[in-house]
Amino acid sequence: MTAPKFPNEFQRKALALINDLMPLSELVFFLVEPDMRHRGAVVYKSGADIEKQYEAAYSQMDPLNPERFTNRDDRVVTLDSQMSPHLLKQTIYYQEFMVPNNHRFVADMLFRHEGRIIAVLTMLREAGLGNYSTHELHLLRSLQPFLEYSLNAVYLPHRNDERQSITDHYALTERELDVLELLLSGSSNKEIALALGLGLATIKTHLHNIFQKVSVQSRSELIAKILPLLQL
Amino acid sequence: MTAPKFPNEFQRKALALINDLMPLSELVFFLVEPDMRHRGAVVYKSGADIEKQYEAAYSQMDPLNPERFTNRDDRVVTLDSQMSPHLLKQTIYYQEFMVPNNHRFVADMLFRHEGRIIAVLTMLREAGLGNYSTHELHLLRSLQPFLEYSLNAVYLPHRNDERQSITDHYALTERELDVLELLLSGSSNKEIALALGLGLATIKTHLHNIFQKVSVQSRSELIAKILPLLQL
DNA sequence: TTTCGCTTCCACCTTTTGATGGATACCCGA
DNA sequence: TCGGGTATCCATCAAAAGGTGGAAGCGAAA
Repeated sequence: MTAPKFPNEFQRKALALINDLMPLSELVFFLVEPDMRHRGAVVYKSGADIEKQYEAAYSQMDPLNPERFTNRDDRVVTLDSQMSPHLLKQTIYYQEFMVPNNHRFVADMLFRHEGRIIAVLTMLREAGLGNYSTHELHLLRSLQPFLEYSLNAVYLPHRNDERQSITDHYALTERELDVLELLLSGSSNKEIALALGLGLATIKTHLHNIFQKVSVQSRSELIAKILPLLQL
Repeated sequence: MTAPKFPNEFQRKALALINDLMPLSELVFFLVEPDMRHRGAVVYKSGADIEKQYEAAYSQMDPLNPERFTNRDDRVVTLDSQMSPHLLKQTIYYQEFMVPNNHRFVADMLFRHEGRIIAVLTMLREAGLGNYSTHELHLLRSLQPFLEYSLNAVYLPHRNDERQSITDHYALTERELDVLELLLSGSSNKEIALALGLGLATIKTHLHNIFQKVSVQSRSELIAKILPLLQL
């Protein structure tokens, strides 16, 4: 297949690539809003709940919080490059967030658009995997420009335009948009649930609400009604 | 925003990435038309004349000619995997094309869309650089899925003006088109049956056949796949 | 503080869709 | 005339989708 079946297939493909090139215990790819909030996190190799936990309580303490790199041009940053292991282990962030989740080594690949950080790919390793080698970091820094180009040139423009035009028409919530996006790509409820890390019941609820707001009886009718709106 | 400034910026970015990851003497990225002709070659590190020379006289002799890989699923192929060095050196292709251009080792990364090869990234090495190591080949095979995805999802849609009508793509019968038309408008099976004055079972049969021809699993996927083709 | 909207999930149920393996009839070309 | 494709229909079954009426947590706003 090739038409982007999932709107965030870009993220998952990118994560699959990185994961294929070096041993990692977990990967996360999220977009960064202008107000520095995270959005559309795609988690690889584990559940999506860690991301919630992070955003809720620990993002501000994160030594790799994207905000800290706003006025710089790093492509890839590691936890160790920001803080000595000795100091790190004394932080609440390390003890309450990293340790319980079995994270020891962290590297972030940063993606920018006109200077602003628009997305971050976080790579996590448990202690047993050892720290990132210079060779691995070089590989990551080589990959970054191409990933950034693809992200900017292709993925983001489409996605933003589409979401905007739909919210203009119907008052859908963020989550409903997430569901709708996947639905419009032809995904089944099960696939949507899987992609968003939610239960099947939740998807049905969201869909039901979407049907109401858009005034349609079925997913087919919804697709037939919305898709043409996006091609204007 | 970051709309592709140059039509083939994608190719050049991809070539820059590969070139950054391993020593190469030359790289070429070209698109492959349905009739297997090359198009839009982007050459890295040397002049474009080699490409013309190749297409004019030597493409048919090329052991790595994409045509030879049509019904396979190789991501990356090397010259050595197709022909023993001993035999290779006796070929006209080697003596008249490769030697004069100082090529000794060749690897091709193949990109497909729905099975068909749509692009090829050719990597060339002079003798001094040595052959591709298994590690390098693994790296290339890891990169291929992401590049293929980006190529399909991002780059190719821009040049998809050549979209034919649905019937050209998927030999649908007249009756199947009747059904499809109603389906694309969001109708349920019952409504389609009513509209065409047929039984529900008939509609199901037609739909089943359509699914097969178009290679989809559900009506939603079908709509999501066909509708965009109609609005170009 | 309370209310409200959003999000998540559940159980139970009906309807729709899709898969499978048939059958019959028609037409057309080899 | 015989085979192949098309079109129509059937029964049966499993899976997916959709409807209904809940519940609970949470954060923001009133």
